[in-house]
Amino acid sequence: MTVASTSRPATPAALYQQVKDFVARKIADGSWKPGDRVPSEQELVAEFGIARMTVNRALRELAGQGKIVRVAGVGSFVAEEKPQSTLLQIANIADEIRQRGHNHRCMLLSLARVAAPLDVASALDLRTGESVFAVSCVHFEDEVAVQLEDRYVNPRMAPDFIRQDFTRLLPSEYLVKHVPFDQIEHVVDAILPTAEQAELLQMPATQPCLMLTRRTWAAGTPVTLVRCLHPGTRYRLGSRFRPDGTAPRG
Amino acid sequence: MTVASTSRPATPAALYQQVKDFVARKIADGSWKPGDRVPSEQELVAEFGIARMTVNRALRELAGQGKIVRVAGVGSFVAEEKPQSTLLQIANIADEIRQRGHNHRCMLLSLARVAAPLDVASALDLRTGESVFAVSCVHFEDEVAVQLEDRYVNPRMAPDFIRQDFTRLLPSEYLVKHVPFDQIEHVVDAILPTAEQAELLQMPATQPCLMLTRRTWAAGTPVTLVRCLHPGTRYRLGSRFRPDGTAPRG
DNA sequence: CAGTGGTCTAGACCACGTA
DNA sequence: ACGTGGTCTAGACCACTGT
Repeated sequence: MTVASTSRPATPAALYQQVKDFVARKIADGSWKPGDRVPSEQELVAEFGIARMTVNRALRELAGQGKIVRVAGVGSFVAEEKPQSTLLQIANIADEIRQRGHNHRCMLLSLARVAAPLDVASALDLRTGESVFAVSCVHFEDEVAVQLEDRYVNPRMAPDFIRQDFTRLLPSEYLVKHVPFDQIEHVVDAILPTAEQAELLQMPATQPCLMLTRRTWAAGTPVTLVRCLHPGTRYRLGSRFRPDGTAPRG
Repeated sequence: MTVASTSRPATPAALYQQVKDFVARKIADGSWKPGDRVPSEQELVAEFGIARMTVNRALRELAGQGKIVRVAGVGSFVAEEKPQSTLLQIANIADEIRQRGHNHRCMLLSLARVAAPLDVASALDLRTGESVFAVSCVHFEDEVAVQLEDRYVNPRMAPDFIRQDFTRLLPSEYLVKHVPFDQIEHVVDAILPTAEQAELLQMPATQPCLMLTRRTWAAGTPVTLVRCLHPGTRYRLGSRFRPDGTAPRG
């Protein structure tokens, strides 16, 4: 009854995948912090009782995702950079602002269960009028508005979403923690804000905005649709990477 | 004399890398077209005289980049999708337009060797005033302007750039073919166009534009800086991917 | 059935940095 | 000298697909 028919496959995960998950989880839950040493290949070989080539593949792929950094002759270490660096590095605007040494504040505008409008239903693979969670908030960087966030959440994927206290935890933080996505889509537009949007962002309605529309999936099912509106003069999106999947920072 | 001190390393490329390059080049230069069968692992083992694990790694990484699609029990095939799909899928606006079934035309505005302005010199890691190639053009989709391209090219990386006939080959096409990059950076802004830009794009100067700034590197040296200005109402940027480096299309 | 890719093993040699 | 990661080998077993 819960999620789709994505039941556990009969075959257990590949060994290299188990090692990947093991290390990735240690990093995700904070057991191993940036800069910490990751067990060497030999140590993981002993721990899992498998061949070094298998461990090597796991760590090599983690390095490709930028989760760890490997130095020949020295060891492997949890990456300092933000793990999302592969693409538009906007997973968490709060962290991003704090990393710049600035103060972040989120003003909650609304949180409700609403009937999905056509575009939202379509984006989340629901029927029109089916109920979805909707949350709106404004993000401030040192008390300057930098993002107006309009988010819709698929209740089937995050039934407890609406019961959260979003004055303590951001919507995105809750979702990343409880419904980790495995696929993401970004669309970027340049638009003029509506009068209402301009007022919320404390900007003139004649100045352009960057609108980032993001959708995420977990196990093939849409989780959330979020539209982030940024004043063009106060925000830009960026990414740097290598086409071959190697870590960007070099 | 030629390029920087990036001389060829004493050690030849890894074997799996040679296989990757071999296959990637066949695809890039059109020898193998989308849907074509790629040699099986066994065939490549025989061809290169190396172990299957080595070939396997090469093909597995190519699949991760989305260049090929592998089907267990059947074989490997050149991917149908655009290979750049990992990120902002704008490597070649001409192809993109043609894929939509529309007509593409490029109007060359200027092509010259100029002294690098401060921002360009900084972006390309050159000294201010050092000479760079500069090219400007407008791209049309069914005779509607969709992109104003302002490009600067590092002469050290592409000394013959300025001698090309850009009425037959696009600047980006020449660079992709002759100076394949291995690192790329994108920055996206929302701005209002200048009067001149608005006129070139046949749009009102009060409407917002999406500006995509792209830098590419080859072997750690900057190759090109290009600023692409798009009318906000006629263009958007998008990307879809999986954080684990797997192919996006699923 | 034979061919394919997916995975795994138990060794091996190398270049590198630290001690 | 030692431990690290980077690469490579020559086998192996499996699940799957096509004939």
